[in-house]
Amino acid sequence: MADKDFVKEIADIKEDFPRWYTDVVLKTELVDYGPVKGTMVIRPYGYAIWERIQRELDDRFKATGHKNAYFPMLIPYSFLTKEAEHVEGFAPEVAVVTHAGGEELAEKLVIRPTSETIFCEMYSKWVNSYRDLPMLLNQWANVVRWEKTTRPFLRTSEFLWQEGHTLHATAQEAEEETLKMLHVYAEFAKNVLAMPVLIGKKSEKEKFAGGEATYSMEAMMLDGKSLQAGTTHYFGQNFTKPFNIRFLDRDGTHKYPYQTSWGVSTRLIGALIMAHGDERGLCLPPPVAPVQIIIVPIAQKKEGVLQKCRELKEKLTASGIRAEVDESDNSPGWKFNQWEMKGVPCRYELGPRDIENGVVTVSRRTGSEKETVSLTEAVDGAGALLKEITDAMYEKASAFMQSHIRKVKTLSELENAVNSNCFALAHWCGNRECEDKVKELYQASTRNMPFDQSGAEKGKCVCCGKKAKHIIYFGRAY
RNA sequence: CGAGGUGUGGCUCAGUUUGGUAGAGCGCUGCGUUCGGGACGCAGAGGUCGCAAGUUCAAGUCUUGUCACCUCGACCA
Repeated sequence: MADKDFVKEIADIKEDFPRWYTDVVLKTELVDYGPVKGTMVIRPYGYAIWERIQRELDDRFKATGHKNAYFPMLIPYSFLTKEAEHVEGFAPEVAVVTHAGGEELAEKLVIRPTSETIFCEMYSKWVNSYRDLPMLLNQWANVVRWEKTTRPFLRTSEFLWQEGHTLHATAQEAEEETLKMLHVYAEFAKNVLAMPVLIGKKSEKEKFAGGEATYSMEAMMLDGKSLQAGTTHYFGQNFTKPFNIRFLDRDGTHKYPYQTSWGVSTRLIGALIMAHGDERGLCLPPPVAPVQIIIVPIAQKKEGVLQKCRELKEKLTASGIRAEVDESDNSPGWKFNQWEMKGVPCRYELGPRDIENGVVTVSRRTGSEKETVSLTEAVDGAGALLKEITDAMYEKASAFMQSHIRKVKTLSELENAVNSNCFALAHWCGNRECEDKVKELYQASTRNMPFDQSGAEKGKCVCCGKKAKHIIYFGRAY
């Protein structure tokens, strides 16, 4: 009954979307709450999604010339203070280690909230010549940020992520890297997560503490709020100078390299849930689904049914599909609902009737109708079917986002847009005052500035009415 | 940190107004019948009612204190 109630409860998505989200996360056994406030225990089903994300991203990083490394979790406090804005930005949310080995430490250590400083410390020893550049490293790690309010995956005290840290001989090359990795993220979001994103540059207010420029991909959740799903940063020489990272260039002079960093986190899983979920629960895009096809036996105690199911699973597995047979004692109807709730993109039903006719009954998570296909087609066509589902999910999410973006010219139009669960695309003068005012009045922050800024200077600021400098998205955000 | 709310078997909660044997549904265990959209019968296990002090013959219920969690704000991937 708990599960039936749950289905009813999640049926009305707009009623209480944050609650829906949290319930789906817990009920589908992605995570459990950890014993320390704001932490989460990622359960196997949730972690399997992360592993898929990791593999897909890692392939892309390798393909763009990056290598993985690992740096320590503990960072001397003094490292953090070398860049003024950086320490100011992160000090409030770092966890500090003051005691170890039964004694008070002479120098406090912080648990990394991000690793720019410790990368820089090592880079200063590793980089001597232009031949050492570019330095293209990435690490998969956990970080800790002591946030005031938390929500599983979207904002937790500890989270898993990937952080790329690169050094380049020239500003131009570093800026290119920053944009290149942003586009890697966006392509990944589209093809792996089936999630459309808006890419662009962050405002001064929203950029990374200590950076020169921050770019982001923003995804639209089903309640019209924005989720910053990934960021890339250009640092210029802001860190390389205080950390004294220098290289001897071709012309025989010492120079400070230019730096970037970029990261995405387990938040992406939250993004998936909020971008694709529906009244039945999770809906996972096939590329990241831990189980892509669930085989549900009907009348499984009848002779030969389970055996046929297992054979089908073996054939699917052999062709690279992640398939499972649900051999549990539950009734078929229960299994249908359970696996739908867990977001499995495709279900094969196999019972005595199917076996007699040499067919499989196929049901997609994205639709409600069933179709019957031959056994051979069920195996040979599985890859294409999953691709179709991925594409359909992207198209649906994309149509949703496009229909929830409004061009606005006035504050009341902007208010109207965000109250209608839309992003507002507006002209903006570039002043912090206007940004703050919109935030205060409508709880909508600037998301990012799209790369196509044509006509930006022809408009007037949505807030103050003065000549505009930028076109920018406003929206409520997680 | 500001404003609200909640703590009772694994889960969701009732019981608190008016103190008097610790409850329900789901889940769990065993046996049997079922199985094409959340099946059913019988039997069973499981709770010092968040914690502490107090009032009382008697406290889940009243008083005081305390802790934890949730939602909404401010801060953030």
